[in-house]
Amino acid sequence: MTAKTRKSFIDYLKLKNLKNTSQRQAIVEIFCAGRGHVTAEDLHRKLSQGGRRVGAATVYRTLKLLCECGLAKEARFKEGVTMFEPDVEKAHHDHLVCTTCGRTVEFYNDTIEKLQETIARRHGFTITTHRMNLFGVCRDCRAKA
Amino acid sequence: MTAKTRKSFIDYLKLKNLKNTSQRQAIVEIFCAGRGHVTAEDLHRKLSQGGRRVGAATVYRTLKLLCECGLAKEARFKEGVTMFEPDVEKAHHDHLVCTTCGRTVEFYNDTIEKLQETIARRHGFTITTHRMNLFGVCRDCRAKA
DNA sequence: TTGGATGCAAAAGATTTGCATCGGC
DNA sequence: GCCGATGCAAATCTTTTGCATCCAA
Repeated sequence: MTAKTRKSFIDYLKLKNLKNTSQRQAIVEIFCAGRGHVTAEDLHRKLSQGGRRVGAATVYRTLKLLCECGLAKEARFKEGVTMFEPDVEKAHHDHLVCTTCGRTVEFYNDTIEKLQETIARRHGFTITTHRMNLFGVCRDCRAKA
Repeated sequence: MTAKTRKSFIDYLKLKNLKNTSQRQAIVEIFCAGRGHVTAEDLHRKLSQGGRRVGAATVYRTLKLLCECGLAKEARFKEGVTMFEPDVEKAHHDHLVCTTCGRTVEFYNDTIEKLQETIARRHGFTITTHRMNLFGVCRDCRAKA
């Protein structure tokens, strides 16, 4: 997986005549090592902690690249913070977000996907992407409350 | 409608022992006069143009109040900008957003709503709210392209 | 060699906050 | 008169950008 990710990223760089720098390698490495959602700042911190000092701007620039080539996806659960998640060979999914502990659960529902298409068509839209977040309280937090 | 909105807002203020100031009145007035989505800045500009100078901070503070009492809703279609829409006696709905011209269409689909509930329950979540945005290109923009 | 990449610091935006003053109730 | 509200400016916070320097190809 990780190896494959690294591979497709390098392919993308070549395709666009961009350079495969050590910073980009380091960022992709850390980013793909995690499974969940991270912010640009999270990554920047992890890199620093790992002794790999990279400029914050470079992290942002690289995440943008990763999104462009489809290896990362943006998700916005709350105001002012953009989260990124690795999107490697992972099917499209939506999110359930616990508003108490922040835990997220991914799910996919084919019926909903199809309905979305139908609704869009009915309104003359051609869907390119969508975002569905369900916010609520998870079992654990409900138990604690 | 507008009269009723003003009413419920005043009720809310009383309930919370907050004050019904002329600024708050002006903001609610303008906000509810429009039907679509506006940013805090939009409102601030409209007020100024109408000769009603109100501090930007007050607009933000009042919008927050309106959301608290359920008269406004937040919607985030793109990075870094929070849009607000009046939520008066209007059923819940989701959005179709044209990524080219920015036009939005509201829709409601009962089947999807029910499925969301089911999915959440299956994962042990109790949903409090959700947000579903379908992004795509509308008919007009497609024709122009 | 050369054009893209990096790091830093400054800039940009949106939103919030501190504080002195103002004004409902 | 009291306590919340306001306005302004300063502060925050995230993300972007300008620019001189650096480095992969």
